[in-house]
Order: sequence, then C-alpha cells, then structure tokens
Amino acid sequence: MAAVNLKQLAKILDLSISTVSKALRDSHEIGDATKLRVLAKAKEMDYTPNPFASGLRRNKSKTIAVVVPEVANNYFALAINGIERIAQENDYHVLIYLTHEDIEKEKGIMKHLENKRVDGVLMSVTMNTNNQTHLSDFQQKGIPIVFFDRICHEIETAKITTDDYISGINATKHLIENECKDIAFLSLGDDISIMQKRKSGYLEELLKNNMEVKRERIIKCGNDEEINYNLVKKLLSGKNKPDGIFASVEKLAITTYQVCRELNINIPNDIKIICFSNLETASLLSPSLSTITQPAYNIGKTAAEVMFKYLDKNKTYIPNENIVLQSTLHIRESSQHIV
Amino acid sequence: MAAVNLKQLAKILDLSISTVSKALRDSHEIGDATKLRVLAKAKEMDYTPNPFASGLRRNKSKTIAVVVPEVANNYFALAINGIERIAQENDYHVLIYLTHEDIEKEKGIMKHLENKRVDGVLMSVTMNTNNQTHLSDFQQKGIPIVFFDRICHEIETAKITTDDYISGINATKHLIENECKDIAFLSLGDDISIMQKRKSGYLEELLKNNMEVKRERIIKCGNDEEINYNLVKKLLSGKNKPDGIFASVEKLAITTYQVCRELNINIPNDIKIICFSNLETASLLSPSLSTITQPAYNIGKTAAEVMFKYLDKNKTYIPNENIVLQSTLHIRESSQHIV
DNA sequence: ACTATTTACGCAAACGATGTAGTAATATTA
DNA sequence: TAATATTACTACATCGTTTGCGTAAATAGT
Repeated sequence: MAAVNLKQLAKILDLSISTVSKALRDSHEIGDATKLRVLAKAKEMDYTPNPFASGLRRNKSKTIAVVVPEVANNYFALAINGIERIAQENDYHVLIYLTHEDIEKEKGIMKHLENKRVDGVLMSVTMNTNNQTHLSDFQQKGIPIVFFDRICHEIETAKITTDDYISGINATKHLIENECKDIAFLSLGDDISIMQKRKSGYLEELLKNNMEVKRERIIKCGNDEEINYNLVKKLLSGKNKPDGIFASVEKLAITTYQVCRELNINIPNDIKIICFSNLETASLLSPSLSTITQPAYNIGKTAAEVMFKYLDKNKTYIPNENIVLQSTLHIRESSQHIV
Repeated sequence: MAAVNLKQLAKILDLSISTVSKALRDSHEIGDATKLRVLAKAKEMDYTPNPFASGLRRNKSKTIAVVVPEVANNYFALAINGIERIAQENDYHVLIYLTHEDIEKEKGIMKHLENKRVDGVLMSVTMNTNNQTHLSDFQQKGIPIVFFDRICHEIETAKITTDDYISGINATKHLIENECKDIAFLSLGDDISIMQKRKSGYLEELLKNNMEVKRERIIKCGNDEEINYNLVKKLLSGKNKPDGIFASVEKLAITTYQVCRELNINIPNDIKIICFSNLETASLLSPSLSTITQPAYNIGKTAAEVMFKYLDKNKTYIPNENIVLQSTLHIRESSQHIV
C-alpha cells in the first residue's frame, strides 16, 4: 500500500541510502555489481522515487503547464495533443489550465505557477491580454514561457505561430476572386497579435484591389456567444449587408452559419464565407466550409520541442525566436462563386 | 528572481520559521497582531509556499490526474472543461494524460502515477481495457480513482455514466419509427461497458420489434480511421446494405457521412443515421445529424466533485457508487423519414 | 616498499514546510 | 497566594532524495 522508499530499499539491501540513490541514478561512484543488485531489488519492490522529495531537492518538477483559453476547441485540443506527445517522450507531465478568455483568470493562474511547480509554461494568451506585466513578472521568476498561436510580442522568448498575415491576404484574395465586393471581417477582440495580423492581411488585400475599407465591416466579437450572435445578425440584417465574410476564428463562422440559417441567407449565393478553422467536419457542413487550417498539432509539438530544448540544457532563458508554420487553404463550397 | 521562502521571511520579520508558517496557515497559536504583520510582509514579498516542500511534508499534491483516450474530441474536451472548473474551485491542479486508446500506454501512465504525484485520478479507459489489474494495482497504492463514461465495472469506486442502455433503446426505437427495417450498429471495440450497454439497448429494441438480429450488422470498429472507413464502406457497398445506422460514437458517424458521400448514398433517403455525439456543428451538417448528446461538461464536473468530496475528507477509499446522468435525444434530418 | 591514486561506499547536510513538544510570560481560578 | 490554565511564541525532528565530502581498501606508480 504505502510506497516503498529509499530507506526501506537500503535496509533490505544492507546498503546506505546514498549508495542506493546513486546506484539508481547510475552514478560512477557505485560498482557494477552493486548497481545490478540495487536495480533488481528496486524493480522487484516496485520502487519509484517520490516526486516531491526529488523535486524539492533538485528544484525540478518534471512538469510543464499549458495555459490556453479553452480546450473544447479543435485548435487547442490538437495543440495539446502535440504537446502531450512530446512531454511523454521527455518523461514530463502536463498540467492544464483554462483561462476562458478571462485575463484575470490568466493572471491568477500565472501567480499560482510562480512557485516552482512547473519547469516551464506553454501558453496562448486570452483575447484580452493587452498588458503583459503579469507575464514578464512571471519570467522574472526564472520560469521560461513559450508562446504558441496567441503570442505576446513584448515578451522575449520563443513564439510559434502560423503565417497569419499571408493567410489573411489569401483568404481575402480568394473571396475577391469569387466576386465579393463587400467583405466583412469578424474579429475576436483586437488586442492580440493574430487578430491584428489576420486583419492586416485583410486590409492589405482590400487596398490592393482598390476596395473601400469600411469601419463598420470590421466586427469586434468577443467571448459571449449571444452578443456575437446579435452582432452578426445585425451585420447580416437589412439591405446593406456584405457579400463576403472572413471569420477570424472557427466559432464565429459557426455563428454566421446559424445566423444565415435564421435569416434565410443562402451561402454561398447571397454571401460567401471563409474562416480559420480546424473543424474536422468542415467538409460535411451545409454548405461545406472553406477554411484556413492551421497545423495545430505541429504547433503544439513544436512549442513543446523548443521548450525542452532549453529545459534539457537547464536554461531558463529562452531568446527571441519566431517560428512560423504554414497554414493551408481549403477551398470548399461556402466561398465559391457559382458561375 | 529566486522565490522567497519561509526562512527569509522569518529573518526579516524577526520571527521563527514555525511562527511564520503557522501565522500563514492562520493557526490559533499565533497572536492576531503577529498574523497581520506576517501576512502583510508575505504579500509584500510575494511569498508563495513551495509546493514540493509542503507536498513532501503533508503527503498531498493538490493535484489530480485526468486520463482519457484523447482530447481532440468534443466529449472529452467538454468533460475536461468541467473537471478543470471544479479543480480550480478547489485550488487543485490538473494533470492530463492521453492514452490514444492504447492499453499499454494506459498501463505506463498509471505506473507513472503510482508515486504520490497526484491525490486522485479521474479516468475514462481505452476501448481496449478488458483487463483491470493495472487499475486495481493502482488503487492498492492508496490513490483513489473515479471513472467517467468509459468505466471499469470490476473496480470498486464511484462511476459517472450516462443512461447508455436507455439511450441505445431510444435511438434504435427512433430509427424503427422512421421506417428502418435493417439497422446496423457501429461499435468501438466491444470490451468497454458503454459499448455493451449501447449495444444491449440496440439489441433489446430490435427484439422487441421482432426484428432479426444479424451478426454482420454489428460492426466492430477500432482506432484506425482507415480501417473504420473501409469497414463502413464495405457495409454500405453492394445491394444488401442496411437502411439505418446507429453509430456508437461521433467519429463513426462522421466516417459514415464521408462514405455516403463517396458512394453517393443519400441520407436520410437511402439510409438514416443517428449517433452519440457532442458535436457543436451537428445541426449544420448536411444533412443535420441526429444525436444522442451526453452532458459531457456535467459528467466531468460531477466526477471531479465526487473525487473532491472524498479528498476533502482525506478518504482514499471511494465506495461503489453509480451516478447516471441523462443524455438527450436531438432528432434532426439525418434520421427522419420524409413522408 | 612507500607514496599517490582510484574505487566503492557511508555520513550528513541540505531542499522548504509542517507540526509536535517545549517554554517563558501572562492570566485565571480556588 | 499558590496552583493551574492560557497565550504566544521557538526549537527541532521530519518528509524522501540528492550530493559534497570523507574514508577505508584496493590498485597503481616509482
């Protein structure tokens, strides 16, 4: 029942605690015969070191934290998948924390992690993280952070993103090529970098095509589904509605689908839609949804790999580095002009 | 940079370490004036107790583990959401482990958790967990397990499930009411209890309606997408195909949709489909997908609540208890007979 | 053969927090 | 007033590992 510890092992083997400990860690100080004897007995007695004792002594937790806005989201779920994979390979444990897009919760979580519970943090900030003092404070404590997707430029560290700007351009270009004359952009807040980049791409492409940039075509959505629904409904109600929608995140495209259904707006005849999404069922929607799909799994995997690259070397300082992975455009029915 | 500890705090306050420790834990042994002084200084110096030291001393990790087959799955993602919520409320941390339906990985993870890294484990077993010795061994170490959804009957503890048997009956009944004469059941393995229950409901309802139970209509799918695809394709190819599909899990319904698309089979005209699913976009699919939706968030929440009920009392033994939450039937186009 | 070096192990001090037992000083009671 | 109880604190052992240092014995070097 109670876990066996070094002391008991040592007594049975008639060795000192330190000898057993060193033998288990394969120290050169211990003779081969003794090592084998210890190893065998340890296995037999099912010894596993107490993580708290060794964590305390070595100041290493063998644990990383993942801080994300949500998990019931295909993008983050896939990223976590990638992270967990690499963590298991490195014999690390993964703590998960959800901010639910609440900056205060994010601050609280970081505060909680300041003691050396984790060796590093992989994070995607909330849509409202426009101030990064809680993050730089955290870094000051000597725990490295690696950002993925929703990064924080001001913090010096590694950042894994996708080519949001280019994707923003491509998505917009695609809509224009499919005869859209009046494209709206559905943003999720406007504090975070990915939104700014996606929007920049959108704006850039509009300008390039001499299309008017209208303030009211940029809809700032948020975390409240109902408010978003009403914002989109307002956008699509009445005569003066756009003929193209570029949704910056999956859920806003879903909302748009629902609104269109309610208002009897036909996609893609009346309005065309494209969005950033990792939805597995995009091709099964009615109509099938055109997406810019991010390599979510690889983003998570890469973030974890970068983290371990430094943790392995016992480096708590990670220099600035921008790793950009490519998203892929999946053109489906929702954005195509029917000739 | 380095975290401040009790010793430093004590020195600055000119008190002993134990006084400071007790003051922070609001012990009755310490005077009110001193308590306030300590609290103020601790806050000022941003003191947070070292989790390893206190974990070691108190033999409490303030951490629970969640062991699930996958996270990129709406059901588990929502359940994790519920779990995380309750954990945060209880000031607990959540470790996450993915088995990817691999029983060996599950065993390895449990082995890893046997040292007192966590105070409890919430888990949904893999589809291949037909042997529970690694779980009973784990329990023997004095760490409680609570199962949710994919439970293990043989282990004595609390189990949170949904009314799978009734839902199986209801789903099948619904298909029969919609003129299905030949219903296939897509199973995910057949080791785990939810599959057995869902299948029992299916079989029961067939019998009740004097419908023939054919062995070849029960398709045992697995973890490999490609194999599943081919199994479903084979089922739906040729003349002698079923006119109804009851998919035990979401992904098998998605596969069926894809196969139908490839084979040009019309849903619901040629074949009707219903499945267990927490897919947000079920209503936006083409055709919209009829589902039995489990209260995933609440299942996770309940599992966590039960766990904390015992952890709070420092009980490591959780007696058998079956908590059954109700799923809801959402009838949409995919299963409806068009008159 | 006598000193250096290596080998193989044990001792004991950390790591930081907790809690029991002990101790002065003050307060309460008979 | 003396015995007892209470208050407010401190000292110290403890949790299980790790690791620097010490040390005997064995080996090597000259």
